[in-house]
Amino acid sequence: MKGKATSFDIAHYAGVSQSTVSRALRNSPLVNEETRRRVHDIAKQLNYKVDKNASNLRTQQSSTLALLLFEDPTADGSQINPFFLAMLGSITRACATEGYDLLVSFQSTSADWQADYEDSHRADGIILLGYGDYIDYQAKFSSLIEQNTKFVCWGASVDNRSDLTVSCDNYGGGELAATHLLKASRKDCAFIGDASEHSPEFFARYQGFKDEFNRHGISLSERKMANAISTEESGYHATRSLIANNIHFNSLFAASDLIAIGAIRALKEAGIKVPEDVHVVGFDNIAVASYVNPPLTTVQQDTTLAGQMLVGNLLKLIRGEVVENTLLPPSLIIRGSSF
Amino acid sequence: MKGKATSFDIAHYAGVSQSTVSRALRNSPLVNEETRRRVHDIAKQLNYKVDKNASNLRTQQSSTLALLLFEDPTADGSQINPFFLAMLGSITRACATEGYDLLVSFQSTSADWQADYEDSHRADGIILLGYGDYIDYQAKFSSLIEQNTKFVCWGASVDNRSDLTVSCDNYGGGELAATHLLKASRKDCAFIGDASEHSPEFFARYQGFKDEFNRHGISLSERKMANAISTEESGYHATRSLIANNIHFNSLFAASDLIAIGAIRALKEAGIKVPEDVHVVGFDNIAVASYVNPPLTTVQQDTTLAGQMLVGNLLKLIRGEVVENTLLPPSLIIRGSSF
DNA sequence: CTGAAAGCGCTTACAG
DNA sequence: CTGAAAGCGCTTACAG
Repeated sequence: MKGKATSFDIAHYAGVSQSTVSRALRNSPLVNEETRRRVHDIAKQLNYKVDKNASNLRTQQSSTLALLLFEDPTADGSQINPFFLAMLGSITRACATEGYDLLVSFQSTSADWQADYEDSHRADGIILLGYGDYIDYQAKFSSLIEQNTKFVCWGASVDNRSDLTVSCDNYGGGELAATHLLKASRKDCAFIGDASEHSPEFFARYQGFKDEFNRHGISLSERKMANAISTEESGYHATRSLIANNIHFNSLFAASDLIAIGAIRALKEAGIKVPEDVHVVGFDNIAVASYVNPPLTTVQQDTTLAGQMLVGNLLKLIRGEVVENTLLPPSLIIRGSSF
Repeated sequence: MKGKATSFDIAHYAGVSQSTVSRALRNSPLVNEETRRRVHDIAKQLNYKVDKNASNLRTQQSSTLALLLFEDPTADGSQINPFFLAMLGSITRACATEGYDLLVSFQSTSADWQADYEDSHRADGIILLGYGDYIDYQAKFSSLIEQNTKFVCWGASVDNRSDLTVSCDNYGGGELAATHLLKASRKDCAFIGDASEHSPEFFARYQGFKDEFNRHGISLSERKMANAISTEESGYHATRSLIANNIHFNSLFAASDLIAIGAIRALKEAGIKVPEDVHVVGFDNIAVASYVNPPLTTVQQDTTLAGQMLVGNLLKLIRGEVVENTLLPPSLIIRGSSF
C-alpha cells in the first residue's frame, strides 16, 4: 500500500462499507460486535490512524487547545520565566489527561500578537499565560470576546465583564508575606516590583501586603518601593538603586522569586546580610528558590492545580457549561532568607 | 453573519469566485493586484482566517511539528527537568520562526508511548527529546522508521542506520570537564550518573572524561562511580551512598547539573566542603547552576542552537533534503564549585 | 487573469 | 445493524 491507509482501505479489507468502518472505529453501539472487532484488527494491522484534519473539518472542532505564553519583551530573550515553564508543564499534563493536544506559542508582548488559533480552527480554545500586563491589549481582548472566542486567562482579569480567569489569590499571598515579616518584627520593609495597574498580579500582592501592614498600624513608605519586571536582573538593579539612595530597611518583599533572587544578589554585594540584616520573601516558589543562598522564603502558587483549573475551566467554557472565575489559595514556604 | 466566515462569504462580497479568493489570499501571482487587495480587505473586515483543517486536508500537510518529551518515570512527577524546559523554549521559538506550530506532548517512558502525530496528520514531523534511554523502545523506533515517519532525536542515536540525531558533543564535554579537574590536580575523581548503554548521553560524557584521565595515566576507579538518574534526589542519594561506604575522592563529575546539585547537598551534609575538599563539575548549565551555593562549574550545552538545529534538520528531512547528524560543541563554564 | 469542478478523508443524517 | 450520499472548507488542475 502506498501512502497512509484510509477508512476506505479498511472497508475494502473488512468487506464492509466505509461508513461502518467509521462507526466501528468510534465504537458506535450501532455496530455489530464482531464487525467492530474485525475493523479494529485490520486498522491496527494497517497502522491506520484517523486523519485529524478530515475529522476536525467534518466535526468542526479540533480537540486541541492553544497556549499563548506572553513574555515581557525586556526580559532576557533566552530564558523563559521558570514559573511559566512550570505552568506549561502542568497545563500539558492536564491537556493530556483530558484527551486534548496542546499547541504552544510564545508571544512577545512587544510584537503584534495573534490569537487566530480558534478562528483558523486549529484550537477549540485558548489559554493566556503571562504576568498580566494586559492593559495595552484591551482592544484585542475585546475583539476576542466579541468574536466569541473561547479563552481563559491566567492571573488577572482582562475585561471584568466577560472574560474568564484563573488566578492565585495574590492579595491573600501578600497578606501571608506581611504576617510572616510582622511576626519577626521586621516592620521596616521594602517592596520590589511593579505595583501598578500594568501588573495586576504584582499590584494585588502589594495591596494585600500593604493592607496587612496597615492593619498593624504600619504604613509602607513609597520611598522604599522600587519598580521591577520579573527578572533577576531587574530585581538586582532595583535593589541596587534603593541601596545607592541610602534607603534603609530590614525586610524586603519581592513581587516574584526572580526579583527576590536578584535582590539578594544586590544586598550581598553591598555587604548587607540576608537574613541577619534583611529578611527577604519572594513569590511563586520556583524550583530555584530552595537552592539559592540562603534558601528563599516565598509564597507558593500551586502550579499543578492551576494547570488543571485552566484546562478544566476552558473545556467547560467550550462545552457551554457555567464557569466561574477561580481563585487558588497560596501558601507560605518558610526558608532561610527570613529567619 | 453567523459562525465563522468562509472563503465563499468573501467571494460573495468581493464579487469574484471562491477560487479567486483562495488564490488572492495565498498571494498567487495569477491574481490581479486590485482584486487581490480587495479580497484581503474584505477578509480582514470579516476577520476571516483560513480553516487549517480544510487546507491541511487538501494539501496533506499540517505546518505543525510535534514535540514528544520523554520523562524518566522515576523522576518527580511535578518537576520537569529544567534543561528540557529550556530546550522546549528554544524549539518553540525556532518553530515560530519557521512558520510552524508546535504540538507538545509529555510521554512517560513507563507507559506505552504513542507517536501517531504524523499518522493522524496532526504533525508533519516529530522531535524526540529525553535523556536518551531509547533502548527499550527500539522496536517502536524501528516501526517509525519503517513507516517513513519523519523524526529527529535529541541526544543519542536510536538506530544508527536510519534515524537523524542532533546532540551535544557529550564525549567532548566529558573531556572538557576532565581537563579542568586535571589542571587543578584533582585527580581522585568520583563519577555520578548512569554510565550504561541505557543513558547514551551520560555514557558518552563518562567515556570522554575517563579517556582524558587515561591519557594522563590516571584510571578512574569503578568503586568511585555511583548510579543516578537526572534528578537532584537521585544525585543526593548516590553521593550519600559513596560517602557511607567510606569512598574518598577530591573531585566529582556529575552527568548532569541536577545530579551535581544533589551531590553538593550530600557532601555539605557530610561536612565535606565544596570546593575545598571536593571540586564539583556538572553538565548542562541549567539556569539554577549559577544560583546554587557554591555556584556550579558545568559543561554548557547551547540550547538555543540545539532548538534551531532540531527544527531546521527536521524541516529539511520533511522537504526531502539531505540532512546529516549534527554534533554541537559544548563549552566549560567555570564557577565557584571548582576553584 | 478568472471560474467551474473535483477531491482531500472523514462523520452522520437518512433510508433501509 | 448497514450502506449510499452529502458535505465540512479549502487548493489546484483544467478550461477558458
